[in-house]
Amino acid sequence: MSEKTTIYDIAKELNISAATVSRALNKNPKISESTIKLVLDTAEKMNYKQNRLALALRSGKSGNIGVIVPRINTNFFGSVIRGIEEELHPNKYNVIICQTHEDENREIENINTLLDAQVDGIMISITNESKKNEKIIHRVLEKNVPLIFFDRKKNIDGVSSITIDDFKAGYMATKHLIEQGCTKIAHLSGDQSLEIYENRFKGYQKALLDHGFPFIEEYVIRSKSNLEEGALVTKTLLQLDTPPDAIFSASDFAALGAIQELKCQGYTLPQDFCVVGFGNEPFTKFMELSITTIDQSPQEMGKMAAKVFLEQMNTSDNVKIEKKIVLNPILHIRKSSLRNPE
Amino acid sequence: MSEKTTIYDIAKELNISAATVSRALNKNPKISESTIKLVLDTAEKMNYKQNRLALALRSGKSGNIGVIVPRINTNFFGSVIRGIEEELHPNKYNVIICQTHEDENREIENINTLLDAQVDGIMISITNESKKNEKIIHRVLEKNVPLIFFDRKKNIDGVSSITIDDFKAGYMATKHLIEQGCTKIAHLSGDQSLEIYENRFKGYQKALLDHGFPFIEEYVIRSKSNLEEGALVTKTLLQLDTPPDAIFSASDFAALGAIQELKCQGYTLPQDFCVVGFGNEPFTKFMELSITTIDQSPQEMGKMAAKVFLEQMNTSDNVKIEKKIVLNPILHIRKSSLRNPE
DNA sequence: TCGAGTAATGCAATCGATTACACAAACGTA
DNA sequence: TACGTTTGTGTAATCGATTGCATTACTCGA
Repeated sequence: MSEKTTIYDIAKELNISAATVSRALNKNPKISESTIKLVLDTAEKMNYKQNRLALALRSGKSGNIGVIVPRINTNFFGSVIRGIEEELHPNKYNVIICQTHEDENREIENINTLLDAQVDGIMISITNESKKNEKIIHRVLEKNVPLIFFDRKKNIDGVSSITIDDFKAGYMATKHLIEQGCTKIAHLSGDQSLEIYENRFKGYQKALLDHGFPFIEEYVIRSKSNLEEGALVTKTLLQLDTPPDAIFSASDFAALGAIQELKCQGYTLPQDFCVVGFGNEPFTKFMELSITTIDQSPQEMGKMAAKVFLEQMNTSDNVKIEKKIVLNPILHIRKSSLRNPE
Repeated sequence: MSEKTTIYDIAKELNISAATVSRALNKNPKISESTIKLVLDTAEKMNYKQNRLALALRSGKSGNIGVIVPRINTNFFGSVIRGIEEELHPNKYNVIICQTHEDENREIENINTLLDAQVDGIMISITNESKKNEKIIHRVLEKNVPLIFFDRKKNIDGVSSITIDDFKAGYMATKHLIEQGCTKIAHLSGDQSLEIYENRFKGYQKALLDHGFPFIEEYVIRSKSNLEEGALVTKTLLQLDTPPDAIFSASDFAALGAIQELKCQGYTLPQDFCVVGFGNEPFTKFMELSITTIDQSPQEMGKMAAKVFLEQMNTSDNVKIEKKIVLNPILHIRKSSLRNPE
């Protein structure tokens, strides 16, 4: 009943060799039409399913790819994974997901687990750019396992990455605030060691410069990207001698914290103060005071990552494809920063 | 360089047989202490890693388990998966995730994919209880692949499930609204074919009955669990001759839609109207008008599911474990329904 | 000194599919 | 008729680890 049909069973049934069955199933042109048809029909009848483990052992390819993210239960990463899956499932790859919880050690563990599991590729959004994970990442490359960074990447030669143009995003957000008449724009940034935050910051800086605004050191604060820290940091900003009149936050969560703190202190948004977030998390749209934010097209990002992977897989092993894909950020202007709706 | 060390390499190096190496690596008591030590040291030195694909083929166990959910990018399912992972990774299982997008055909495809991939178990939150997936589910059982339902289950003998007490949850939510002084409580329900929605509805009904309120047919509306539908359905409710003064929604998303519609129509919450949602999605807490909701302990749910699976795996094949675990719902009372904060 | 017993290890089959190579039959051609 | 070609299949090795069944080399007791 629960016995699985193998090609040997089919071979025995038809009194031919297993090799012929295998070739017939793969529609090898060396096999006669009639035999192919016979085998396919019999396979169907006997409810044959290819044993992918056997195939995996022989080919050295497991048919699985690993995806490593800081956490899975946020809209951004959930959507990226969704994009990856949608592209990969039709191509018969399964997706194994690992979470680092922003812990470097866990990241290393995860990579090891995936290598052990013989994945055919790894897509990762790294926790940070410390040296710690350098060694293991090079192990991946040495093993010739395709590696693809998305969103949070490391700059390594020969490795593909899919990111958004964080510099441009920072620029857009800041420019938008300037256009709304804000003159003292603060910036909530994240982990300094991550390129994405650096680029958002640089875009912010450049926009100020281009529009003739001074860059004020104390208007830039680095913190964790969550609600509590966002609120805390905002409190600090408001205590400055010359408090800002706008915030560009590199995270929606921190932006939300900022807004809550601002309201708490009696500010009216967007009249007194404008806020722009980052990430287009669902809640930014749901809020009564909807939050202006940058969309990172996460699902698209996942799809692109998968496509790059597939391209690599369809290329001979000694050719390494290096693609650095940069997606365009999209600014969604909402109530938290829109002073002049026409 | 990228060549992998096998037990044969170790055997050759030490001039012993591969069988001995294998046994030594598994610390077989028949192998002398000295040989074991020698093999382990050499394995370490040669950077040996067990090829799990070979093991998989021989044992018929892939070391992967499949998780099927409607979608991954919501807090609830994301958290369940997180729970599953945390429990399973230390036990050397990898998690393969599939999404159905509420599509029965895709659900069937996903199960097939997972069976093809030779997963050691399947955890699933089904899309609905139609007959359509009956056949494939029985195929899973025939193949002796452990199957575990979570949240959205089917009642099948011999199959374990982890759910929350939806009846109790419905009862709690409704009772809470009654205690806040609401007298005309409507209920937004979901897909009738899903037990979870039926139970929430029954809990609602029982609470009304127990507190001497009439059950009014037209106060119960079934719709999809999203913002747009929630708003739409609320509009309908408000057009009734005797509109309700409270809504218990079986979904946070629909509850949010309802609240937006209510505000649109000039209602003040919670004074004029109370709303309770379901699921404790993060935004319910973030909102300025935070939403009262039911927490389903998703992470815990995932952990329990994984534990049941592990228990099954540690039991002989001909013993089937059937566990029906029911978690307690937790009511989080927030602004959208709290009229009398003491 | 012989035989039983035991400890340590080797041999070879197995899991299921693929594939290089071998080979037979059929056909065509000189 | 004999030989080269083509077509279609079969044989056996391979992927790497595990394990039932030998087999070897001891030890020990009678």
